[in-house]
Amino acid sequence: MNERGKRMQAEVLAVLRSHRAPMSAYEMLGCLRRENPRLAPPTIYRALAALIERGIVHRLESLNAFIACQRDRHRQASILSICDDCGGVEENVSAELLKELSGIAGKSGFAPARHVVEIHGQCVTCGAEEERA
Amino acid sequence: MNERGKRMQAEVLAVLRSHRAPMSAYEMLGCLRRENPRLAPPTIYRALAALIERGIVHRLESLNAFIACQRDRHRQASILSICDDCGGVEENVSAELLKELSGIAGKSGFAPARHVVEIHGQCVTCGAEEERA
DNA sequence: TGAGCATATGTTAAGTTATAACGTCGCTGT
DNA sequence: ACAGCGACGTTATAACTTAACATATGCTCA
Repeated sequence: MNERGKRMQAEVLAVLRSHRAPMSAYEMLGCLRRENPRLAPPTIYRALAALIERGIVHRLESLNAFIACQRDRHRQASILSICDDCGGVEENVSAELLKELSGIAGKSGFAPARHVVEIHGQCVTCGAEEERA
Repeated sequence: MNERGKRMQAEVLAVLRSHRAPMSAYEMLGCLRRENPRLAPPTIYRALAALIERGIVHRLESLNAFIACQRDRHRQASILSICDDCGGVEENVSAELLKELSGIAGKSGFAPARHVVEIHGQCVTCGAEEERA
């Protein structure tokens, strides 16, 4: 990767970090086009691919969207809790659970390479709001 | 749901069952159009939604594809092991693991409603083939 | 058995997400 | 300075999904 590549990635990351909820690639594109109207989807997707590779951004498979990593650099897959009401995402890590997961898949000789663990539900804030209603 | 609805769902399910690997909605559409050329995407998606609701079909979020359930009727989420080489999918169930997962997410008060657990990797058959090479 | 209603489908259209292909430009190292 | 690599810019299109509304089916109840 060269200097130019890093710049693009940094811009994409900055946009992602400025939102608390996940963003789709096209939402990011919309933001970044305000600065640079000629920006096209492949540029975004390329930057995202690099950021995901580096573990700085996570892809939410069940949402087709992306979030900036909320934790310290970790090479392990995250456990992502997604609030279906407010869109917020909480990120957890558990080497333990991933190991068990690999164990279950591995019973038949399957060799795990990448884990996708996402939980949809309601966050504590939205739950409390509903309570009051 | 009426009789007609069941027919459409049965046809979609039959196509899915006739493949060992996951299919995208458009692959199914292609198959079913041989019988009924006027079939359109919404019909497929509607049938899939009903089948998923009934737990007979699972959606692979990380692949945007679908498979017929390989196990007895189960209301719990599956653990899906996806071979990136041959496309095969193995389905496992573990109430235990799901409970732990809910525990992790629940620490902050998050109320889980739906689990997505997918593991990419290499199945035993493809692993053995690579060995021989 | 037939009118009326609920529900699913048919159809058109468009919205959203993602990538292929290829030319160009900037960066890096010598 | 310049060669070569790698990322970007650009165009185009592929792939996935849903909205909206008209139509038809089949179920229910009189």
